[in-house]
Amino acid sequence: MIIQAAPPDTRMRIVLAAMELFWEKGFLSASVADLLKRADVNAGSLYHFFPGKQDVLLAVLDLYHRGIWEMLLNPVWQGIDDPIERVFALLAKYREHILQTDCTYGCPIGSLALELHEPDPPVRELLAANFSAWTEAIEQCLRAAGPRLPRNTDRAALARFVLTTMEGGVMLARTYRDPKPFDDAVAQLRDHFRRLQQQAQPAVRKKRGSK
Amino acid sequence: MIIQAAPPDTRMRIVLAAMELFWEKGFLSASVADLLKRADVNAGSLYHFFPGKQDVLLAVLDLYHRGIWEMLLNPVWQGIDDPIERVFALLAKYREHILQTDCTYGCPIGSLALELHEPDPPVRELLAANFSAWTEAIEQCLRAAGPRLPRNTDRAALARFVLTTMEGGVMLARTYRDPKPFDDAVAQLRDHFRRLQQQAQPAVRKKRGSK
DNA sequence: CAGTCAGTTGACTGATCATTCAAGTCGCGC
DNA sequence: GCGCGACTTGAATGATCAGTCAACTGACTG
Repeated sequence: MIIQAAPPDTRMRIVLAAMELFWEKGFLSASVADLLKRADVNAGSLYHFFPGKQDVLLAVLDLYHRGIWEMLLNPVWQGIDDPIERVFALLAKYREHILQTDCTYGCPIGSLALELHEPDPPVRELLAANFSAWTEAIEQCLRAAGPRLPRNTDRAALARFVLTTMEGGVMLARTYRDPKPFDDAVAQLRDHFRRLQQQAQPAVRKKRGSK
Repeated sequence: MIIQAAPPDTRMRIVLAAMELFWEKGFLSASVADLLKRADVNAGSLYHFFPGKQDVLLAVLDLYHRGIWEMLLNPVWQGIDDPIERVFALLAKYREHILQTDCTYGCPIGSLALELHEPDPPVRELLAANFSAWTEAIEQCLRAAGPRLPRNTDRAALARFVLTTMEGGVMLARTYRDPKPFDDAVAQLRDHFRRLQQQAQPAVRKKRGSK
């Protein structure tokens, strides 16, 4: 029977510190020494759990991947049922991040994807898996939207387009130190969705008179 | 009178080598030693022209900025007059790059924008200036499209959305090692443009019966 | 020819990098 | 209370990093 009130859980402390650090400074700029200090751990401990720095990155990406619902999607979608509004609620969450970081926010996955020019295959695969988990959640929304979108809409492609818009928007917002490019991108996407919905239900009065 | 047949132009050789190297490996991963070797130059020479590595980056970004018409836009738009087709011709050019690099292509500006987490102000400003030059060229196309787009279209915002789509698409194509996400994003953008054009000219027969 | 100076040479520096390792601590089964 | 293995400690290692510098070259000027 395992009682062990609060195990130090050094490994997790390392991974969480690395999560912060890689997000703040990027993988290349974050040194192992930084990481050791932030996690309050000695070099030997780190190398007891991980063969090397890159394996810490793998653990970080794995944690993002595993936690996408619990840490990101569920909180954002709490209380929002409309599947299309869920899409834009997620984008609004990123807008929040942008504002909270004075427009220095970068999507941790996207930044790593562009920072690492020749990522080892396992790293690249985990980056891709993270993108896939994100777009699959969006795709699920788009399927739930059912006939509100044109019947022949490629919902996987549209979901990926949402990610594309988010990543591109985040990149520009950060570069310009201004949320406007992000807002504009989301507004364009909104417009696109409106037109899709109009095509799906031409000349039909709104179901609900709400608003 | 300056005759000087072919000055070695060490400075330019350094900048061009850095352009290649930063694009291939990123700014952080490209070492000064790499750069010296590729440019076939000694350390002293490099530091004679540039105070430091970052100043080489500034020169590279400046060269991209100055050369955007001559090196990118003019070649791509040669023989294409339709302003909206010019937008998609530029995107097609990026698709070519993606294919030619086995889906490892990254926009040099976008990659740097996400790689450098705390860029010195002059670097960030040059990155932004590069984006602005790109979007202003697109905006010019959109203005040239005149009444083919709805009158109240925010052409600057739409131009930025084109950049957003390109950058996001390139990021996903590279991460998935597959051009499809890029193609899908461009297809979505096409669709969006089609709808804008339909709104601008509702129920008007095509001017030309071509095709 | 003497003087000047932009440009070159390449060995060198000190900082920082990721990683290693021998020696230790601790809890637990026996 | 002994032994064992999981985990910790932190100094040490060698590689690599960006950047420095004193000596040198050669074209030009006066």
